[in-house]
Amino acid sequence: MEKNKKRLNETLIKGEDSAKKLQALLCRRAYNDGSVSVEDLVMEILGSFSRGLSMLRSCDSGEFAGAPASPDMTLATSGDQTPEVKNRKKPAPALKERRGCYKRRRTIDSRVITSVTIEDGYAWRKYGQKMILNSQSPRCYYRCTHKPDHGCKAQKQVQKLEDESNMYHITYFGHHTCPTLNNFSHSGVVLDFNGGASKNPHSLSNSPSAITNFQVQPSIKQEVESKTQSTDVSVSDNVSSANDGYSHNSSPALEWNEIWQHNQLGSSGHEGPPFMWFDNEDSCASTSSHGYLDMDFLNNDGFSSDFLFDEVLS
DNA sequence: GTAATTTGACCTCG
DNA sequence: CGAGGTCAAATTAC
Repeated sequence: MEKNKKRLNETLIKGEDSAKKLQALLCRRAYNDGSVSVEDLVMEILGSFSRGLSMLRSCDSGEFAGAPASPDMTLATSGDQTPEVKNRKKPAPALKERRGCYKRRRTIDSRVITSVTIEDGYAWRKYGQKMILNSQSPRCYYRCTHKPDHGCKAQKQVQKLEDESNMYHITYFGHHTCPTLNNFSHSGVVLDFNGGASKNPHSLSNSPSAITNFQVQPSIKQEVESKTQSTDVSVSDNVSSANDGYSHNSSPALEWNEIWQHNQLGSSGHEGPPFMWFDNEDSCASTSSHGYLDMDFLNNDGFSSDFLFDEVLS
């Protein structure tokens, strides 16, 4: 029991710590070295308090034996239902306990892009594939390869678009917290819906088209979208100077120019430009403050989180 | 032998 | 109850 108290204490302290960091972030959005984002901190804080509360509830109900992996677990096991009853069928190995405490994804904290390639420079491990209703292509589920060693929470879902464009609808969840940056030459997963994923690590490095097709689409504020071409250069300059990890076999400056042009030309529709960015209604990207080119989804890539456009805009 | 992917079962939520 | 998300054993690739 003493151990649990200590754990609860640590959990709450962590929450407090995250709250302090968030406060600093919100004050100036200054202390952002790329290793942490507002969304991460919020999630961390909420998680800490949820876990803490769960522990307390468990304590009240006399089951303070172990902190649940998810705050909802206490709800799921509430009442007279024992874990054995809850666990239908499978006799569940003693130590492995219940299988996941799956939760439906929130659309919050998700970033959606459409791209001709699923490659984004990170190393992803596929952990599931599912046929989705009213969709011909399966949805593939990926998490960061570094989850086990660094606890990186980044995940993404990839689904091929229905049309003939061979494009992918990619939804990112969470942010990379892993310290290592993966280069194209090291992460060569190319989706092949006919025969699964290609695991040839050289597939990309040997395929210029795949590399040059790689694009990332920043969530650009609407105010920014109407800016002049002079902004173009600034964006490119910013990106190319800040970009270390994406400089392999590709030209970030050129691509950001292209991205910018795509935004200039056709951000209104979901067709036409090959690289599009959809802000989720409740995503951080659409709610960032004025004058920012919000690139939160690229956090920790070596990009800075936000590019200030104040000078350009003025 | 190790790591990544596949795939069916399991779990949660609407 | 069905759909979406995840787990983990089996399979495959390197």
